[in-house]
Amino acid sequence: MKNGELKRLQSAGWKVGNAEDFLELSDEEARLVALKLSLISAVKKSRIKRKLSQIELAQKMKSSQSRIAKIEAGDPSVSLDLIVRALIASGAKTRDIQAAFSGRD
Amino acid sequence: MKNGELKRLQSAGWKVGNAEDFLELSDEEARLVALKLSLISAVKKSRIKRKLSQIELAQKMKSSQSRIAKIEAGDPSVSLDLIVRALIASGAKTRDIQAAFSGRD
DNA sequence: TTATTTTATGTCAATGTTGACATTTTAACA
DNA sequence: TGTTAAAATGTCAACATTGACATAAAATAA
Repeated sequence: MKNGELKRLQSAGWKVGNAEDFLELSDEEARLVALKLSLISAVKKSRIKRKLSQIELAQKMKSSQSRIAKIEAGDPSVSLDLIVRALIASGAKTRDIQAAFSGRD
Repeated sequence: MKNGELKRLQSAGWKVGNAEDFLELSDEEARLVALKLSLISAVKKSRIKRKLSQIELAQKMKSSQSRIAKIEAGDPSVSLDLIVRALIASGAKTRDIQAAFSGRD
C-alpha cells in the first residue's frame, strides 16, 4: 500500500490496526479496572471509618442502599462517576482519593 | 421481612431535607465538577504533549473524534469513565492522573 | 432463641452516555 | 489567495446506568 493511500484511509477514520493495538487496549482496560477496584475499596474503607451504614451513605448522596451495595460488590452496572461520588459523599478527603488513584491502600 | 417494615426503615429519620443537606450536596457536586475539569485539562495536555490529533487519540481508545472534542469542551454528555479512559489512552502516567486529582497543573 | 439492623441480589422503567456520522469552523500551511 | 488537516458542533439510535423497589441473606442485639 502506498503511503499516501494509507494516510487517506487513516484520516478518513479507518482503523489500520494490528495485534499491538489490541494488546495495548487490553493494558489500558486493565489499568482502568485496577483504578476502579482501588476506588471501590476506598469507598468501603471510608464509609466504615465514618461509621456510616449503606443506607446513610445512600441518603447523603441521594442514591439507594442497593446501589451502594452494588458499588462495594464491584457490580458491572456501576459507573466510575458513581464510585467517585460515593467516595466524596462518604467524607473521603482529597488525599484519600489521590491515594486510591495511585493504587495505595 | 415484611413490606411495611421495610418502608418504615427506608424512610426512618429522613423526610425533611434541610438546608445543610442541600449545601453539603452542592459542595460535593462542586468537588466532583472540579475533579472532572482537572482531568479534562489533563487529557488535553497529555494529548498535545504526545502530539496526538483528536482522531488519533480516538482511534487508540476506539472512540470517535467528536467524542474527544466533547471531552475537551467539557460537554455534559461526557462521563468520568470516558475522561479517565481518554487520559489513560493518551499516554498519561499514573503520576499525571494523580496530579490531576490533586488539582495540580 | 427471636427480633432488629445491615447488607446482598435481582428487576425494570426512566434517564444518561455512547460511537458514528454530517457538517461547520478554525488553524496552519503554500 | 485556496488547500488541507484539525477541531468543534449537532443529531440520534443503540446501549449503559440509574434510583426505586422487593426480597433474601447475613450480621448484630436482646
